[in-house]
Amino acid sequence: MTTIYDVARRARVSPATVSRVLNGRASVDPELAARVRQATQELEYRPNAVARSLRRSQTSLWAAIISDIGNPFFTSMVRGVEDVAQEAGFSVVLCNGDENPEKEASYVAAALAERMAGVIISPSGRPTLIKSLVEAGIPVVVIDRQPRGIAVDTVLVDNTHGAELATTHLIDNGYRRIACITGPRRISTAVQRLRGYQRALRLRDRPVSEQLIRHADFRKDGGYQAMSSLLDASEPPDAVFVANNLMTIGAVECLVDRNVDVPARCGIVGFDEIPWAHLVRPSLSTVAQPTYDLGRAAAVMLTERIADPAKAPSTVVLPTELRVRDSSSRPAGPRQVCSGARRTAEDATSG
Amino acid sequence: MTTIYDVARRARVSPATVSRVLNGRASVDPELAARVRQATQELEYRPNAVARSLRRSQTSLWAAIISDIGNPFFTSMVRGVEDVAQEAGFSVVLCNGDENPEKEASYVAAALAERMAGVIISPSGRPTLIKSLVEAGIPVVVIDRQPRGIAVDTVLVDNTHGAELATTHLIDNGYRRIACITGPRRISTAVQRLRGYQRALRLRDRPVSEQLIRHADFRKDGGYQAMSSLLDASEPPDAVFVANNLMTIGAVECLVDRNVDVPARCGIVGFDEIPWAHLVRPSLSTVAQPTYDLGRAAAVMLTERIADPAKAPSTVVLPTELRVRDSSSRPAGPRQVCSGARRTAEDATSG
DNA sequence: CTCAGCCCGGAAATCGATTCCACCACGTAT
DNA sequence: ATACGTGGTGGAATCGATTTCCGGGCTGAG
Repeated sequence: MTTIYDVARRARVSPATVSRVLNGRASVDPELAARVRQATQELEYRPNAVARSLRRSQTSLWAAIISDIGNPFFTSMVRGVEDVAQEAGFSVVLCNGDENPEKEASYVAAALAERMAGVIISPSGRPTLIKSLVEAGIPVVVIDRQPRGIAVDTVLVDNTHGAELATTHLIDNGYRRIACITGPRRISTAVQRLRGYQRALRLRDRPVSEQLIRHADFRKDGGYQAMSSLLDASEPPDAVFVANNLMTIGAVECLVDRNVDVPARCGIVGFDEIPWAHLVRPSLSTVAQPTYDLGRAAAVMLTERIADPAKAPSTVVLPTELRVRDSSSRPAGPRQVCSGARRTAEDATSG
Repeated sequence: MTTIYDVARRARVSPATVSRVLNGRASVDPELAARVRQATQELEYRPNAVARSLRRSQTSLWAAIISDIGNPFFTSMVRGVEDVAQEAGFSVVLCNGDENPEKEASYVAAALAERMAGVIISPSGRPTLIKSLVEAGIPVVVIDRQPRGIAVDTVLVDNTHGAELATTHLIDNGYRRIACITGPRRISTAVQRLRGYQRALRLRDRPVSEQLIRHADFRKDGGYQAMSSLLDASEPPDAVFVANNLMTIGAVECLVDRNVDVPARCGIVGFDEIPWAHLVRPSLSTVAQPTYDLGRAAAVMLTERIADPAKAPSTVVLPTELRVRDSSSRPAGPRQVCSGARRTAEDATSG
């Protein structure tokens, strides 16, 4: 592997000058610069980024540690992060925490050891991890999930409101026993979406029953089992609000397997958009999040934090939007479907 | 940030001894080792991976440069890569080439500059990039797509055979004008899947017409437009084989939008499995690939290549499997569907 | 009792790029 | 004409961990 010394020798200058030419940090005699550039080309010299990082004690890499790479919600978010990073001259490396605190910890350790320039993380484990990043002085932005007890830049969506919208929509469409399948108690989105569901019921004077609430794991199979257990209960629900996309898929699968007619015998609304939700029959009503913008916002915050490590941490909350489709409206009921669907279409074109 | 010298001072030993204890490379007096370990804990010392990489001139990072992070096919593959990497003590950083040769080039440059321990890549651009990795001595495994003119470890699936199966299945179900929507000409999978389609037609003495072939971009919108253009032709097809998952979604969307009844008026089979393909109505017949195993196989090859950089490059080809569902069988036609499905099940267990 | 051999720990070189510092040449001001 | 910037260049220190090399101490055999 050719080094800066090889280039220097060939261009008959010192390594210092080569470095200056390549980084454009100081002015160099045009003739020398030309010699350096030619030598660089001839030798196909590529600066060793490891050595550079060591000397500068900073890299140009960001780590995006996301909770589940199989979840389209996160992949769409990453796109937003990447686009901003590229403009700012950073490369993004993706790490798949996989909803597994151990894996997540190992990636945080890697980010720490590699002295990454910044980290965007949607934590699935303990907040200790994030604290260790902050204490090491690595700029961090938390995305999607709120960490407890740490002041750190955060980008969230309005989970409570979105869940409330979805639940209210089910109530208004005549469903009476509305269940909720939410995620693990340790994850803020699971808690907030459950809270929104409960709030909606209370505001319309409906009873809130623990029997209609299930905590699953934000995965497909978890959603399937939770739905199954709801249907097996002595008084099964006639509608369900599911707190993320993969569990919604699982719940629908369960309903299909058991020949429960959707939306006639059981309505369903899911949180998170689902790719090709409109192709599934019945098409699925969802609470959509601005995933791409979520990623962009986090990346912008990260660049700001890198520019000014001392600034006070801030939190951005982005809005959610109910997309009404077929899975949440009883065919017999009043045709609020149409007006809802039309509203959604408008939103889609305007947003 | 605490360094190895801080630890050494606190443990009253030399930095060399600290290194020896932490890496377990040489025997150290148990008492000194204990002091070192305690000092490490007390100072929360984390070795600087950058400095280590520089000295050892090797990292413990793999780059997985995949062509589209939004495609579930690739994300599932990455899981396989990660699991093997973790066992072998490597961390995987994901890079999203995004079917964009420029982005891809920038990630390859980063992998080179960072002296990554290995690269797994599904190339969307020119083979020059891969060549530059090989020439720099970085272990590389190419996955999913065959590079031209370079001897390099490769993991593929049997694209031609899968496409042939799918097309034959459509023929046997009584479809007569079968179209094909494939990908860009520069990508091997697009070419091979087209070839399989053509081969199936020839083997059953069907005419192969250029008018029924479309080259799109492996994305959803491309599939939509290609389908649209096929339907607008003077003699539209009565079935279509689509060469990847996202384009299949697009094609189905188009058929739905135009009220073309699937599978009665137009049958469809897609290449690549689609998550929740069974929930879409009609459920989609697909050619499934062992995506997870594809990733595993590539990762195993990479570890072997790292262990023995001199060994001759090899190519592994994994089998595909036709999954017959509702989108490819005319309700009126003879029920060859079942036999097809049964045959598939056998393939699955034997393969 | 002596000497070879082994083991362990420390000093110092090393990886490759950056950057501080010293130096030189040239131009301008006094 | 001399002194004093100024801008460009090279030598050498630096980043932090690893690893080679060497010396000192200990053990066992002759």
